[in-house]
Parts: sequence; structure tokens; C-alpha cells
Amino acid sequence: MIHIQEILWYNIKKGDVMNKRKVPKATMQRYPLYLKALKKLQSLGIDRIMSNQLGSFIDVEPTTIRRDFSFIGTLGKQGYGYDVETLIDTFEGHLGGTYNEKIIIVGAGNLGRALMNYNRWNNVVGEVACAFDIDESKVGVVNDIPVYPLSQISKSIPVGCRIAILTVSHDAQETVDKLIEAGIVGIISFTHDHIRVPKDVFIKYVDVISSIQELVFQVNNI
Amino acid sequence: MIHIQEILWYNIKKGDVMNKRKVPKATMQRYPLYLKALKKLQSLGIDRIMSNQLGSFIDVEPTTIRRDFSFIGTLGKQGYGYDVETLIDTFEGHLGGTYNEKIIIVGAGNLGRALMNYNRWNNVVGEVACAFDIDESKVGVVNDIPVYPLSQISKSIPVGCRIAILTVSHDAQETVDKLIEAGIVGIISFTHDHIRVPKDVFIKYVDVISSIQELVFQVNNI
DNA sequence: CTTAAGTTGTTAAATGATTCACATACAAGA
DNA sequence: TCTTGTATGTGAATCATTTAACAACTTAAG
Repeated sequence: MIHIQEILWYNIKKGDVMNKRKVPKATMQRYPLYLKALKKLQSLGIDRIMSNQLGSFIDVEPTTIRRDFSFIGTLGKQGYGYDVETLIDTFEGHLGGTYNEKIIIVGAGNLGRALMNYNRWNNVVGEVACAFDIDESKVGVVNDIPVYPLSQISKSIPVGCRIAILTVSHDAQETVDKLIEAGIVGIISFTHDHIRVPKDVFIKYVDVISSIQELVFQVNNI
Repeated sequence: MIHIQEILWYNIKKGDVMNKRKVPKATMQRYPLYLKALKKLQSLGIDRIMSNQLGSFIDVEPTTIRRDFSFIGTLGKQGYGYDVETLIDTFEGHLGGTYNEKIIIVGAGNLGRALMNYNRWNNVVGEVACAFDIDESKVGVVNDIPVYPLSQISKSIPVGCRIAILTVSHDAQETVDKLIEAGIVGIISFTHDHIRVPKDVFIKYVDVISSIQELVFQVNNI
């Protein structure tokens, strides 16, 4: 004899837990694009959108968009489309739009300072809390952001800080090891070096040179 | 009766022309990584390598590496491995290592100037020939690189220039349209805007904010 | 020369991602 | 309220990429 509670539990499990399928990597890479596009559309006064309109706006198949959205939940209404504001709120919740992500910059050279002067951090992912550099002469303040000596990382790293932007020009691996020890679990690396991290730490490369090389390859192989 | 020439022709065609399969996108994205790793290994004095050694160095399956390499040609020797110098030469040939790629930077603000001061362009993909900015007050010279008014793009763009780095903060789409008109076929965009290009033009985004958002999503969904 | 050990390049199998196709449900107008 | 048109969300099919498995070949040693 099967108890009603078992049936309910089974359905809940099946519907909520088991359906929480792993989000494909390719899908994750498109989420920031969706958010970007939706904000643009909102700023143009659009408050409701269909998957094929959004698709033609960003060159993604409507059906790909619908499937990508479905990993997050049931966001649209059949026969109606999607509410732009709802979508933006949902995506911001997942992509750091609570604006309380504390980010540190490691390496206060040309690029590091350019990033500190970049004025679009707030209201996008959070704020740059502070920076670090191994060179004591770089210590000080840039655009209201304090720069500390790298040796003080474990003392000066903000509470709850998980993400670091790496703009050092030397000893990248060594620096990353220190960051992980200090509790960092996500790294954006601007260096052209390959860095090894444990598999519970995520690293993403923002590498102009690799991008140009890939572009040259594409241009040469039409 | 079949003539010997037909057999030879058939074999050549089958082996050389038909096997020139289209390189997968995923593979293209790994080529710069391979080149980077190989150069590192060479600087450590390694002149011969096996696919599984390289694989464990960069966390890519050896069999993926071998397949990726096979799109370019027969680069290794069975029972021996790969000659590091040969690999580097081959990849450099495909990825702009002839160092004669003339690159322009469009937008001479903080980021644009930081890129001009970045001193690792030479001997990697080519050189930054010049820069452009819509703001006449930015015109001048930065790190020996001339900065021209954007209005002069069609006159001042170097002959044979195919690749532009976009670091403008406004009117990205409009600027890109001008670049394409001036003969640019590959664009690295640092802007956070979505840009539309004809399908014979390639665009790659180097976008800190999207990267951070993707990282936040990953960190939140372990 | 012959054999053993080892690594590539590639065919075939497995996994991952995209697109098709359609049942389902909502919206809007009569 | 009913009916019609429309857009979503999702199994099933297709396409793309990765991994496994192995034949073919190279080196090196006896």
C-alpha cells in the first residue's frame, strides 16, 4: 500500500529536485548576454518580449533562448511572452545583480588601475572593494579604492569576498595560490599565463592576445 | 579502364582536399592555449613532448589534443611525440605569429591607453599601428603610437589592416559600421554592448562584466 | 634483423548542445 | 463565455564535440 505522502514526495522530488538539471556550460555563457540585451531593451521602453524578438536582437535561436530560460524556471507565459522586468530581476539574482559582490583587484599596474578607474562596476555586479600589489610603491588610493601591499592580503581582504581580478605581470601562479588560500573561489585572469586551480575554484581568462590569435585564425581560414 | 592518373588524383583529393575538414569552434578556442603552453614549455628547456604530458599540463584530454592538432596536419611522430619547436612554428603561422598583423585601437580612453602602453604586442601577434578617438583632445601620441581623429579613419588606417580593438564607451554599433566600411574584418570588443556584424566579419568580446557575471553564476550553482 | 614498448592519427562510440515539432495554456476579442 | 490565434516549454531528432579504442608506425634494445 502506497501512502499519499509518498506520492507527493515523489512528485516534489521529481519536479523540483530531479528537474534541477545541471545548466550546460554553453547556456551559462549566454546568460550575461541575455541580461545585457534585456537591460538595453528595457532602456528603450520595452516591457514585454517574445523569444523570437529577443532572438533576432541578439542572433540566438528563439528555441535556444526558451530552453536556456527553462533551466532557471518557468519565466514566461504561453501565448504572451516574457515580462522584461521579471526576466531582469531573475537574471540579476543569479548573476550577481544584488550588487553586493565584493571584488578585489590584484596587480595595480596600468591595467589594474584602468579597471579601478572603470566607472561601471556599481549596479552591475558589485564593487571593487580594494586592490593589492606586490610593489610597495603602488600602495595608496586609486579612484577612491585603497591599494594594499600583497603581503597583507589575508588581513585586508574584505569579509565575504569571493572573486578576484588578476592583473599581475609576474608570478601569476604563486599569486593565485595565495588568493585561494585567502578564500577566493572565482578568478578573472587578465594574464597570458596558464594557471592551475583546484576543481572547486573557477577561473576565467580575459585575454586580449588569445582573442586576437583566435581572430587571426578565423580570418585566415574563411 | 581506369588510368593511373585518376587513381592518384582520387587519392590526393581524398587525402588532402576532402580531409581539410572545417575546424570546430571549440578547437579554434584551444589553439591559443596550446601555443601559450608550448612556449612556456620551450622556455623551460623542453624540446619534445607527448600529448598526455601536454594534456596534464593544461588540463585537456590527450586525445582531444591529438584530434585538435590533426586538423592542422600531421604534426607528430608515432611512438615519439611532438617536436616543440615545430609545433610552435606551425601554430604561430596560423595564429598571427608572423608578427605582421597591423592592429588598430579605436577609443583612446583609459582602457585604450592602457592597451597602448601594454608592452607585449610585439612578437606575439603583430603591432598596434595607430589608434583613433572621436574626441579631438585625445589626438596625439601614446607610447609612440599615434592617435588620430575618428573622422580620419578611412585615410589613416594602415594598408592591410584587418583587425581592430574596440574600446569606445559610446556609439559602439555606429563605430563598428565605420570600421567594417574601412575594411576591418575582425573585431575585439571591450564594450558591454551587443554589436551586430555581417557574417563575413568576426567579432569577439573581451568583457570583464560578463565574465564576472558568469563566474558569479558558477560560484552560486556548485 | 627482429622484437617489445610506446605514441600517434583516426574510426567508432558516447556525450553534450541545438533545433524541430507540437501539446498545452494563456490572451484577446466577439 | 466561447473561440481563435499565438507563444511557451519540452520530448524527440539532429548536429557537434569529446572520449574510447585500436591499427599503424617509430624508436630502441637485444
